Amino acid sequence: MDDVFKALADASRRALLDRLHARNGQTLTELCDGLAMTRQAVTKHLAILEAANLVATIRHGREKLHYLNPVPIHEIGERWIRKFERGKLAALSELKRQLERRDE
Amino acid sequence: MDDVFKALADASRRALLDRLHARNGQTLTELCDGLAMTRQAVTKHLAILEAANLVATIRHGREKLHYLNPVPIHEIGERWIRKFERGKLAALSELKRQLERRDE
DNA sequence: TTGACATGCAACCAATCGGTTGCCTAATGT
DNA sequence: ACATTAGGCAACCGATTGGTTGCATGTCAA
Repeated sequence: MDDVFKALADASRRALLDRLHARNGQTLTELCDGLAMTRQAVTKHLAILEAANLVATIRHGREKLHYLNPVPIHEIGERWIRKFERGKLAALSELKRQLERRDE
Repeated sequence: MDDVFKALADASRRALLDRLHARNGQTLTELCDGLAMTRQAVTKHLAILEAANLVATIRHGREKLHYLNPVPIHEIGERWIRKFERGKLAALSELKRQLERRDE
């Protein structure tokens, strides 16, 4: 879980996920295309995404195809985000109340 | 948005949010209690959470009360997580199909 | 008023991060 | 066959991160 949060913390990595979301199964060089980074930098980012299980790869000859795995993202939504959405209204009204009593 | 992802990337900070989720409006020293960190470390984490707008604080005499703001978490759920959940089934079936053709 | 308590500020530190360069290996296509 | 293309590995670098220690400030209560 921590791996996933850490992997998502970087904007370049989120951009890579976006690219795969737009078109799945891209090679490394395809993913590099148009990015202001060297191929090796992208390789490192993809390795982190792979370690977090957000991306799965398949070697096909000399090419490495990258596929998005949406499961960990979904799990964060289910197991983490939702928890805070449950108490959301209560927390907000309490916060608002305290802010209004600021000058007591 | 990036601030929020970065803030959530650290387990200690997520633990602090958990604490506030369990009991809202705690002081700094209350939040420090039982943690294997100095008060100053916690202060820094809270500053990052505050900068990401995940926590709002109110000074009350010499105490500083911390309140959870669930809105940014909710926004990440809405604007980011959901995007990947939409294409989820398609992505998964495509991934599965490619994995099964691995040895062609 | 004075001591204890809650917090703030700043300097410092080692480890990690995001990125680079240089070189190497393995497929491919002509 | 051989030049080209796709990718891998490793060393290095500066910036950021997560944490510490030491000291200063403000507020409360006896």
